[in-house]
Formats: sequence, C-alpha cells, structure tokens
Amino acid sequence: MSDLARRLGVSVATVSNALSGKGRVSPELAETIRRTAERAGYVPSHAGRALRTGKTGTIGLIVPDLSNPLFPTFAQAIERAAKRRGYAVLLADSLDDAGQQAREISTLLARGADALIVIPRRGTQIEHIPVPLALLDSLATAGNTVASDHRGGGILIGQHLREQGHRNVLILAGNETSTVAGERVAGLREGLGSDVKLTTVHSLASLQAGLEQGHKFQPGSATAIACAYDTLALGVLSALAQRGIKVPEDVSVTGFDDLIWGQISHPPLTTVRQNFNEIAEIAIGFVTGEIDRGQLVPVEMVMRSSTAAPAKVSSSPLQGAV
Amino acid sequence: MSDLARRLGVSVATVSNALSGKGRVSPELAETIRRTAERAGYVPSHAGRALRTGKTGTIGLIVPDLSNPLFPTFAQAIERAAKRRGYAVLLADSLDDAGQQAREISTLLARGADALIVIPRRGTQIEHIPVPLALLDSLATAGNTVASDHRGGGILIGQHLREQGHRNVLILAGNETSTVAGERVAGLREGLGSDVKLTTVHSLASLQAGLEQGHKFQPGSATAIACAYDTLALGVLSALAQRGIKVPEDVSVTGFDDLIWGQISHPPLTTVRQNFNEIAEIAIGFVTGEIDRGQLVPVEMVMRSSTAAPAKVSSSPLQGAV
DNA sequence: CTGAAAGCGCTTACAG
DNA sequence: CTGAAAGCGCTTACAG
Repeated sequence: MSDLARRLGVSVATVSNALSGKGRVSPELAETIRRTAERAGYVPSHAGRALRTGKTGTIGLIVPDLSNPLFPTFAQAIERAAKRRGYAVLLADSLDDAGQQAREISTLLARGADALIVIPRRGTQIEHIPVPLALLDSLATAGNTVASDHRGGGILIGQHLREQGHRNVLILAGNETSTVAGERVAGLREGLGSDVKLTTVHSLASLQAGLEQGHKFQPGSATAIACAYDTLALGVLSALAQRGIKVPEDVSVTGFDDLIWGQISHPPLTTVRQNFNEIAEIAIGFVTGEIDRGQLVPVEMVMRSSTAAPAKVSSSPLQGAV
Repeated sequence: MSDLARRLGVSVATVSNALSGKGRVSPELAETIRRTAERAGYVPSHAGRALRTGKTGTIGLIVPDLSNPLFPTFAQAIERAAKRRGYAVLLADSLDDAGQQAREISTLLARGADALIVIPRRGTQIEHIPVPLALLDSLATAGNTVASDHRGGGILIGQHLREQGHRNVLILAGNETSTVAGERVAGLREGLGSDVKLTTVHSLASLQAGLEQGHKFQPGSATAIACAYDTLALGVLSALAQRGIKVPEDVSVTGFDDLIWGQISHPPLTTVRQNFNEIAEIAIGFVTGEIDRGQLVPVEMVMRSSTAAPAKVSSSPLQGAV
C-alpha cells in the first residue's frame, strides 16, 4: 500500500480510504487510486487489516467426519453462504472425537475466526466461546441452533407408514446418544401413533450397521423398517436384496437424508430431504449478526417406491375365503 | 502478550522468546512464563505473527465440487495431513467453473495462504502463482503434480478383463476434457490389448449419466462395460438391474475410485482404489518444502463380483452341438 | 478533501 | 540472559 501511495503521491491513509470506498476522498482521486491499484494488481494484506480491526473475515467450520456422506453437503452450502458475504471458511474435521472437537475449536479461535459453525459430535456440549457460534444440530435450545425439523420429518414418515396400514414397525434408530437421531425417532413414533407395535434398535449410523441389521431381520417380524439415516436404509436394502427379501412387497423401508444413492437403490428409497442451503444461510446470517436467532428449518418427504401397504398374509379377504 | 509481560515484569520480547522456545531465555524464566501463559489462557495472535513473519500457517484447498463424492475424501486427507504439520486449511469450492476457480485462487492468495493445493477443474491451466502449489490431477508434468497412477489402474482393470476373456468392451470414458479420465481410459486400452474391440462413449462422470448409459446399453453389443468412474458404473448397474440384465452373467462392469457404495451394489463392484492419505501427505509435504517434487502414487485393484468370463453364447460347445 | 500519527500484536536483529 | 526499538500493513480518529 505504501508503494502505491508513494507512486501516486498521496498518503497511505488516502489510499486506504479510497479503496474502502467510505467516501472521505474526492470521487476523482478515489477513482484514480482504484484504477492504479487495479492495474498494479494490488491486493490489501489481510494480516494488516486483521491486526488493526481485530476481524479476519474468516468463519471456522467444524464437521464431525467429512467421509460421512452427509457432511460435505453441509460444508458446501456453508462455504457458499459464507463466500457470498465475503467470508472464507477454515475447515476442521473433528474425526468424530470429542477431544479433537475441543482442540479444533481452540485452534480456530487462535487463528482469529470471527465466528464458528459446528456440527457437533453427538452428545457434546460447547460452551464459553468468545465469538458468535451456530450449532447445526437438532433442538433449537440455546437460540444459537439451526436445525432441520428432524422430528417433523419423522412425523411425515410415520404418518405415511401408518396410512399405508403398517402397525408393526422396526425402527433402526441410529446412535443412542445422537439428539438428531433421537428427534427423528420421536417423530417417527408420533406419526406412527401409539397403537403401533414398535421395536427399536440402536446402532452406528453406518452402511455397515445397516447391512448387519438387514441380515438379522426376521421376515414377518415387522411390516416396515424405518431408519433414522439413509446410510442405514441403504445397507438394509442391500442385505435384504441379497437374501431375496422383496421391498416393498415383503417389507417397506424408509430412510432419512436423501443421499443421491437412494435414487438408484432397488427399489428407490422413500426418505426425507433437508434444506441445506437454507440451513447454511441461517447459520451464516446468525453468526454474522444479520438475524438474531437460529430456527427450525422445514423438511420434506421424498416419496419413492420402497414403501407400500403391508401384504395381508393372514387377514386378507381372499385368503380368508379359501 | 504485553499484559502477560507486564504481569511477569519482563519484556514482550522475552515472553515471545520463551514461548517460541528458541532458547534465548534462561530455562527457569522460560518455564515460569510458559506456565503463567498457560494458566492465563494466553493464545498468541495469529494476525500479529502473520503480519510480522509474512506467514499465516494456512493452506488453501480448492476442490471442484464438494458434492461429488470423490472430493470430500481428498479434503479430509488433506486437512489431516496439514493439521499434523500445524497448518489450517482454508476451503474453497470452485463449483466446477474455471472462472470461479481463478477467483478462488486470488481470494486465497489475498488471505495470505502460504501454499495452495488445487484439484483443478478439468481442462484448466494454473500459472503464475506466487506461493508453492500442488496440483492433484493426473500427469506429473510440472513436477508439482501429485497424482494417483490412473493409467496404471486402467491397465490393471484392462488386463483383468482380458484375462477373463473379454474381447469386446464398451468404455464409458467420462468427460473428454478430463486428463484423469483420459489416463484411465488409456490404461484400459493398454491393458485390454490391441486386438480387443473397443467402443468409447464420453459423458459427464455423474450417476445420472451412468443411468442413461445403462438404459441405452444393447445386450450382446459388448461383454464388458469398463467405466472411468464408480459413479458411472453404479448408475449403469442400477439401470441394468432395472432392465433385468444380469451382471456379471450377461455383461461385466467395472468402476474406478472405490466409493463405499460399490460395496453394497448388486453385484459389488470391481474397481480401483486410490491411496488418498499418501497423496495428501505428498501434496502437503511438497508445498511445505519437505520434499522437492510431486510423484505418481500407486493404485490398487479391488476385485469384487461384477466381473466374470463372458458367456459363450454362440461359440459354446454345448450350443454348437444342438 | 487530505495527511501525519498512533497503534493493533507479534518477532527479530541489536545492544547491553 | 534480557530489554528497547523497529517494523510488518493496515485503519481510524484527529488536525489542518
């Protein structure tokens, strides 16, 4: 900047004022300075500005595990929303470990992140953060949480299954300590209604766990398998296909998240879609002070062909007539 | 830091020296300073250091599209390798657009990234970068490229198919402008040998494109479909299943990348696995000056059950005897 | 409308 | 072994 000032015969203060466009410089001079700066390829130093203003224009994003197919979508949406407001994002992967998450928070803070967005590792508490923080999680507890209406999604699926006539449902509930999973399951129960027989099984939310559950499944023990995650549902679908158990004829299956792979599974998966862009917009808007509290973002059911009315094995009129 | 210095009755220079551990301070004093800093929760300002040293301890990572399932794995590996050396990563998504990629490079540079790692958008040239740059792409052209041996992987698959007796292969080659895809296909051709009938089709490298190709496929027109990407192969598998075309009985299918979804497809997909961690280590090592040039990273074939010897429709002894 | 000066928090010669 | 001083590149009152 001082090079530029010398070359133009003005002070650095004037260059700064011209470039920041605060209008303390005559329009003509400002224009000249801007043009010269442009031509010289001058780019203001972020470090200088950061030191002076105390702001880095940087937002820290902590995800639990980038190799879990759910989180890159979040990361992409966040990065885009941040970029639109001139922020860059510092990415940290907590490797699904609470200690690592804490360490990432400190590093990001030490690096001067102006705000933090964290998709918290399940069962984890985050407190005493000196910068604006948005949690991408579940319950809008502290006013700083932005979340999909997981419970609402569960209700949608539950009602859908109920309307189709399912009265005996196996719920693959994912991890017991996850509040997201907890809400999805609570919604499922609510939508299904209290007169429906429910069996709940907890496990990791992985493809592998879905595969295992699919292999364990006793045909006839339930008419539908409602999963808290697409990864589980996709694993289940694969295992059932291997065993020759037909979906949805023998059993209905539902997921949660709308991963693209649910479009090519056999059959395509009925699931719930989150609105990532809106979540990202709200999260960034919240930490940048544009909006004053987080909120619940509506969710949408995606009906495909993995669900159908249960086969009327013992009570069908036809069979009864035989 | 000046707070700390005042409290301890020493100079900021001494605090700085003690904390950086360069040994210009007596061990006892250094220890006292370190303890006090720790207890006070003192964290050095990155902005101050950056302004003084000209280094931010930050590496910019540009990916073409985080929603493409291939790139988060890279991002995770890079972040981990960077973290191990005390670097943080600034994430930028170029949204598969060359202009956006150029803009991201400038922003990252303006933010003082000490180095850049870019997974370039296909067909794109990157030049005149004033910081160390590693390209995660294909050919080790400029000495600053770190890449999987895509060609070698293609050869492995090609030979495998050849050994099984395939002499008529459809190659789904992905995007024509992608050098990665180009090398994979070149390897495929080489492994297959010159006496094999080849049909090459270009398309996007998406699931959707795979689905379309799978629907177009004429049974009998080839005994194997070799895809340059798992996304293509998975789409093909799904379309073929829908049409009742059996894999590998009616046609063999291979992919490239080893996405986890290839484990639960029907049948599980024969493909090629990249060593992401090694690529990340080399890339980071290269831009931090630990190693002096990029290199080709070996690749591994993952044999599953989507490939088999072609059915001997017209030349089988049995059929001939009828 | 423009400029001189101070100061953000560090690190690094240099002097003692 | 320790400290005083300079300077990295900005921005922001303040003075003119």
